[in-house]
Amino acid sequence: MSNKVTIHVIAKALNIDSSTVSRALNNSDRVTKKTKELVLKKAKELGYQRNSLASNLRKNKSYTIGVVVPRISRHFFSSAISGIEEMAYSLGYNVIICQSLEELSREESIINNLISNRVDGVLISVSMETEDGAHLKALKQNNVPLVFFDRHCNALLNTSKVSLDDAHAAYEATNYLIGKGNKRIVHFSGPQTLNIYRERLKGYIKALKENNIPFDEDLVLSSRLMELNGKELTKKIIDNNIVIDAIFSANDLAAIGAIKYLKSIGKKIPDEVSVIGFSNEPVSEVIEPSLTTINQFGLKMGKKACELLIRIINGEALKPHEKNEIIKPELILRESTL
Amino acid sequence: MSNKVTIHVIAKALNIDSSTVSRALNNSDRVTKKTKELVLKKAKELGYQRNSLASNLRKNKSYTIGVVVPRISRHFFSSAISGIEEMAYSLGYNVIICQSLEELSREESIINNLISNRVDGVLISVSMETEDGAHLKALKQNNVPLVFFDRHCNALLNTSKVSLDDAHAAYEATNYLIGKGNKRIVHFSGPQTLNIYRERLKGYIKALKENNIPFDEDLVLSSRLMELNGKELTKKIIDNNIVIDAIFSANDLAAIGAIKYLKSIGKKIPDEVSVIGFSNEPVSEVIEPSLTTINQFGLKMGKKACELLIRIINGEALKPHEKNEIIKPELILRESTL
DNA sequence: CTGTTAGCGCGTTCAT
DNA sequence: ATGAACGCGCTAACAG
Repeated sequence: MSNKVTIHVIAKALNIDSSTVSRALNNSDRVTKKTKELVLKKAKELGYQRNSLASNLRKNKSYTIGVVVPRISRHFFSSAISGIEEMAYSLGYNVIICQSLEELSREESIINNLISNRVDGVLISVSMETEDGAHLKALKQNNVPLVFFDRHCNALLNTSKVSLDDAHAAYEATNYLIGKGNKRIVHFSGPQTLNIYRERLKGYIKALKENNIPFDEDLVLSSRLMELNGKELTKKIIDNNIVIDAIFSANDLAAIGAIKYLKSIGKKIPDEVSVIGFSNEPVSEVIEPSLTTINQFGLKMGKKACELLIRIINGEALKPHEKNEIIKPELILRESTL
Repeated sequence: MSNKVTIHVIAKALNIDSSTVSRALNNSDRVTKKTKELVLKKAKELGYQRNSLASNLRKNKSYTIGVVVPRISRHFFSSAISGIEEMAYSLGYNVIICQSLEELSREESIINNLISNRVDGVLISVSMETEDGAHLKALKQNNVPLVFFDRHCNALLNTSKVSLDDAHAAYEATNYLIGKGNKRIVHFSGPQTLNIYRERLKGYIKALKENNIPFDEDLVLSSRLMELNGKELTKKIIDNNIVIDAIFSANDLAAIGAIKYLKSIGKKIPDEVSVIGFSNEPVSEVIEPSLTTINQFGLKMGKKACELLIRIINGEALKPHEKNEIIKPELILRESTL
């Protein structure tokens, strides 16, 4: 390191004690205005930069929160992070971003790393492989507050969460397809360990029931919802001569895969098969016909989750309803002609 | 804090010295296998979590790099960060993400904060307001390595950069429009303090010259390239009865604004006015007709920049050509029928 | 191979 | 209002 300008250096230069400098720099009311000014002036002159590492070590607080998401490049997550960062920044916190890449092992090592770095709290949207959340309990053991957003972990009941009303959104999406005259609707679902996919499945089933369409569990296909999964599942349906009218995918990637495969074998969309991809973000405009939401829920959820976390960090007791924040999505059902 | 399990605690429990514990935990070769095992076992048993703050303070190294981008929610930047994070993680570094929101004042305070946090290096894509980069010189003064990606700062000449061949891409884009028979082509440009917008303008001019189309500087309109700017500039063109065949926008947002405005007044695109939006990412598929790049340049640039930075951090001397990495874009010119 | 000692830079008691 | 001294948790230097 280079900048050896510590509080001691500026103390010596001013012939005062370093503790006075410390107090002055922290705007303590036990220091004369004059010395404060002197210190600040000298500090600027020497190019002093506080060493937060040392300060944080001493105070046992890092003013840093850890954020764990499956993949930062997904638009939903990047906008959530954007909201988190904005809120955190305005409250004087730094943010460490980590991607689990949907792998539990990575998530585990990330959590340990965050604990080592003494983050003051953690925001997480768990990976598809996460189930019992044993690694998350380590946070509790170390008194590191935790808030889930979007994807929860069932095992940790008493943890605060911020989420979307997925069941309702899925219900509306399915209703939309039914309204278009579709009856045999395939549902691409994700790991049932994740709340979001369970909820979306619920909404799908509810819509079918209300429209007196028999629920056929063979039409629910679970996968990791990557584009490739969408392709393969669709191929399987076609190859097995299963007759379907539409696909309701629990995310946009798998829907895109389905559309691409269907087009590649000459099917007309939505004339022969309707496809809807559930997505929190307008990114799904690329699919056809697509379901998308009006507002930037990622941003909203990020802000909300971060605010909640910092309130917990500050020792505020949350009211029960605040521990389970659910955001109502407004949906747009749009026909794309891509 | 809670988890008071330090190396001293486990040292006492084992009746050995804390320095031995430290060595064991760091897998030093100056410790018996037996004691290592004993220490590791005890550590796990007591739920020890290393305090990186203390370790980093002692070592004067944080294993953290700071990343500053205008906006994380832009697809280009989120994928760049994705690449950065991936590379950093694999090399044992953490990443602190910060958004300048295109504001110089925010960028300044971010840089100071990063210095305070003793990051080992900084990756930055500067804001639209950044010019002389005085705040970045503070990094140099503190021996904090710096690498630019995408958007440079002219004032800092000897700093490593990773960028796209913007001039070439813009040249091809303009050529594409000319090939379609367009002659009076408006160029939406950004602040000329930024290399990327200067380069894109260069490419535009070069294409005109090669095709013997006179360069009319009134057709170059500078703005901050937000969607609103695109709308307003287009409105101004129309309102002033300026005849144009096409618009080549230096980014996708302004292009979208232009398209929306043109459609709102009943113009046919691209029949009456062609619009192309320059973008590093396939996100521009939403515009029509659009120019987009095949590969994920954000990811590539992020990885490359991060790798470079960490090599500098490790004291490697870069060869001159490595200090100015330019990635050749492969372009797709695609007609969208949105 | 292990123990002893001495800080890293800062904030917080005590004093005065 | 200021100074002296200690310690946050860890690691590096030097013994032995």
